[in-house]
Order: sequence, then structure tokens, then C-alpha cells
Amino acid sequence: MRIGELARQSGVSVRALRYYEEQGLLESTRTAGGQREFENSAVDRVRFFQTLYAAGLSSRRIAELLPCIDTGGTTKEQQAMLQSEREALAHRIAELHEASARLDVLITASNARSLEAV
Amino acid sequence: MRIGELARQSGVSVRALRYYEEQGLLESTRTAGGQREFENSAVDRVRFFQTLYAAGLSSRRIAELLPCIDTGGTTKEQQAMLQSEREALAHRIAELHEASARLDVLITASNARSLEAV
DNA sequence: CTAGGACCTGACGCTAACGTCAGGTGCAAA
DNA sequence: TTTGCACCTGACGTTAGCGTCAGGTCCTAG
Repeated sequence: MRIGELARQSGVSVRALRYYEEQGLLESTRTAGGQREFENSAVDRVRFFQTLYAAGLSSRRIAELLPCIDTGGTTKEQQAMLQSEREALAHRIAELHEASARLDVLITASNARSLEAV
Repeated sequence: MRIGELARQSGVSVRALRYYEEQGLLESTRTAGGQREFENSAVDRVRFFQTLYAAGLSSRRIAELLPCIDTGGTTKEQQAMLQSEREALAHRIAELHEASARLDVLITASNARSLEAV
């Protein structure tokens, strides 16, 4: 499929797709006229990137993890990278929980005052 | 305390502290010579900011939430803001879990292959 | 064959959260 | 009083992840 179709199906902009390719995250063949041609599997791949981006990974980091993603992470180094990334994610999740808890304190404190007023 | 001391105690750079003040997140008095003077409570405040930053909030967003933080969020709008922010956090946490799960699949798949080799 | 929408390659623009000078002042110790 | 480190105010630099022209080509329907 061409880039516009991939953009529609994966829900990102054409510009973003070209950027991903530039960063080495996506591959494509070219038509005789020089237009990009993507595999159908690129749709899932791009969606996966979105998930990783949402989780706070950078393009560079995703590119580093790509061999693990494509080959399944066979070497020890790749295993270690996946592990450390998962730990980093766990750390980030904990931070979010912390922030959420802090907000909860504010919310419930305010509710308490509202109740006092009654 | 002065800005360098605050930086040390809160673990952020002097530049960052000036930036926070510029964004309306921090207040300070000035000495006769024009140097910033901070309350001791600023240390916790800055650490709280770090927590919120880590959770993905922007300076602007934190500034919007400040009235809730300082007064405890009394008005309905403030309550609504805190609630919606907490929901946004929950959403982000879910995204992180999703990403973590995707990584797990890769890791365990690889382990499975390692076992096959045995 | 032609219109015109999709695509191409630069290349500059943008925002956030600071980093990093530069050039000058405050302040506390000796 | 003289160091000399801490602090001050600009103001430009940096990075990521695209957005957005500009100017030109491809492709396909009619």
C-alpha cells in the first residue's frame, strides 16, 4: 500500500510515517516513479510504535529495540535491553501512581471540607 | 534559602528553578541585592513538581492546577480539573501497561525459543 | 491525453524544558 | 579591602517529533 493508505489505517500522519522511515523504524520499497510502497504488516508495526511512544520511549530507543522486535531478541544483549526497558516502564508506572496518589489526596481533602460544610 | 541551596535540596538545576518561577510555579522574595530568597517549603513543592513532570504533566498544566494545590481545590472547576487529570493519568498508566505487556510477549517468546534449544 | 489528487524532496517552523555562555553584581570570609 | 564563589539578567542553543509550505512529479480516471 502507499503512504496515504498506511496513514489512514494506522492513524498517524503522512509526515510522521516519513519521519519513522528516516529514523530507521520503517522500510519500504519504491515504485518505478519513486513512490513508497509498504507491506500490510506495516499497519500493526506503526500502531506498535504508537504504543511505545505513548509509553515514553524515544525513536532512538525504539530503533535500538527493533532487532529484538524483529528477530524476537535472541542475543543476550537484546534480552538485557528488553528487560531493562521493562524495568524502566515499571519505574515510570510507579511514578504515575505516585502522582495519581498525590492528586487523590487533594481531591479527598477537598471532599472532606465539602462534607464539613454540610 | 537561596537558589543554589534549593537546587541542591530539591535535586534540580538552578536554571530549572528560575524557569519554574518564570512559569509562575514558584514564588520568591528578593534580598536588598536582588537575590532570590525561598521558603523551606519550596523544597517539597519542587519535588512535587518533579513527580508531576515525571507523570507527563506540562508546566502549563501544573500552573493550571496550582490553585487546586494551594487552596486545596475548592471550586467545582478545580475539582473537575483534578478529576480529569486523574483520569488522564489512569489512561496513561493503562498505555504503559499495554506497552509493558507487548515487551513481555517478546521476552517470553524468546525464552521459549531458548528452552527449545535445550 | 489531460486533469487533479497523491506523492516526492528539501527545508524552515514550532514547542517544551531547560543548557550554556556572556557580562556584570552581591556577599561573606580572611 | 580584596578575594572569589554565588547570583543576576538577557539571550541564543538544543532535542524530539512532527507541522507546514514550496515547487515539482506520479498515477489513474475519464
